[in-house]
Amino acid sequence: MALPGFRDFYPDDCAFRNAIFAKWRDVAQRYGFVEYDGPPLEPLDLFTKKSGEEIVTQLYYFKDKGDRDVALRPEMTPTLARLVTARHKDYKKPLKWFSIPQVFRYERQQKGRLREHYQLNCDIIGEAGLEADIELIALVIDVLRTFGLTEKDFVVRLSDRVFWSDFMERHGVPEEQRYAFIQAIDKSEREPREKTAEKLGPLADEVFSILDQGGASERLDTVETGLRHRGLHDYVKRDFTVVRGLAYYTGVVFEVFDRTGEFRAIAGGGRYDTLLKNLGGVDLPALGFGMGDVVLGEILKKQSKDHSEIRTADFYVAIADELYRPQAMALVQKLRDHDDWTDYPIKPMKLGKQLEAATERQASYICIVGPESLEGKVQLRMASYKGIKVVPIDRIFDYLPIENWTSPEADASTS
RNA sequence: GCGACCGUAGCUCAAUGGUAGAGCUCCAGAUUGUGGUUCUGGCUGUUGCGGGUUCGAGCCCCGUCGGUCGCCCCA
Repeated sequence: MALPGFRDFYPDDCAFRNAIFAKWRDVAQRYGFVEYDGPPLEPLDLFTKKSGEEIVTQLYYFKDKGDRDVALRPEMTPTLARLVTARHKDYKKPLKWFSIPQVFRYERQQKGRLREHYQLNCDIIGEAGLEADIELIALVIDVLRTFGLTEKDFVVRLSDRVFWSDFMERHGVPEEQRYAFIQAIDKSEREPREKTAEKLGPLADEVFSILDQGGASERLDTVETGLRHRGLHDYVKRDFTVVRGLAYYTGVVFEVFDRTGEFRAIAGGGRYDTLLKNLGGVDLPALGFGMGDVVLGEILKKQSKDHSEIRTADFYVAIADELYRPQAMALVQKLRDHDDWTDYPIKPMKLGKQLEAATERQASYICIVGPESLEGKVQLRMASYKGIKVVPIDRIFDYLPIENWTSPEADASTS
């Protein structure tokens, strides 16, 4: 039994997961992002520095044998910040980097939320212009499109942190109340209006008007125009309730949701221009998003969009009689050297069982090694009964693919 | 950390408080000409765990540990 909130991956699960990873990599690379990675275990203070001491309650942390306080990474950004800070001079700007870390959090699990998951992280570092925001949002859209999801399935809700900080500035909201103000907006969707109104005070009416009817943001105008040029405009919707709980976002922010509202957020991200510097690192503008495998997987499963491909066997080498096992094993080795996936009975089995095993592995071809192997020949047949032929083992590949056989049935009697 | 519901074979599920079962899977054998059938047989349970009530608990009560879904939190 796996620990609470942790998953075992049986072959089918692993194939499903790997299919997600493959598509993540494929799209990120298509956008010119390069992959990096870091350690799953980090010094505890790498995370408390960014998020404060209270985060410790949600971390897997412990003392290692050297009495160091360490934690399983709950997110990738601090690690990314360290890597970039140390060697950013080695790379031309902007950096477009992605990673697929397994990240951990210590909390009660619930739907779409376990204690570990894999998270695609894509970040652009060293570019302050909005073209970077457009590029990043286009990427998150294309990742989901690659899984066969459309604008009918999901929506990217766009917002602008600067819009709200300008708003608070203009209305004289004191510095110490601003975080609570943002939090109230963040929760406004899930709470009754009266409760939110109470938190917002005299500004409530104006805020609700903005939430309902939208507001002016040149940034979002530019981003939306840029997405329109790419033909991706139908995937986004301006929504000022999206502010992202975190304090460090500084510009355009976004969250991706499925249209049914049945699931948690699929992805989220935004611009965090001051974060690297605040972590004690290099002063570079940056933005990024994260997308986990759990919610995405739930949605794909619900839509029966299983992209996993379990590779099936190329050859199954059956042994008609144990007498011929040496010849069979020579053939197995030859096929494997030829880069074909080849399986065979690892212990003596009746021929019927062997053919059954070949069927189960969905082998494309079956070789039956029998008496003719003493003359260097083997029965070669297609798994689907379409043909059978006795061929010289040293020229076996000349007879493939089997579809080239002119009259396979006619050859069936050849021996 | 809080609340609600749920824990029976590997899986899906039965079993008035009265001897724990079925189907599927898996394994073995038979048969099918060298395949997808069909038979036959077999395996696995301290009914999550620990207490309590009772002549007797899978069933009722308490606790605990898991699971699911919410709350809190959200990287």
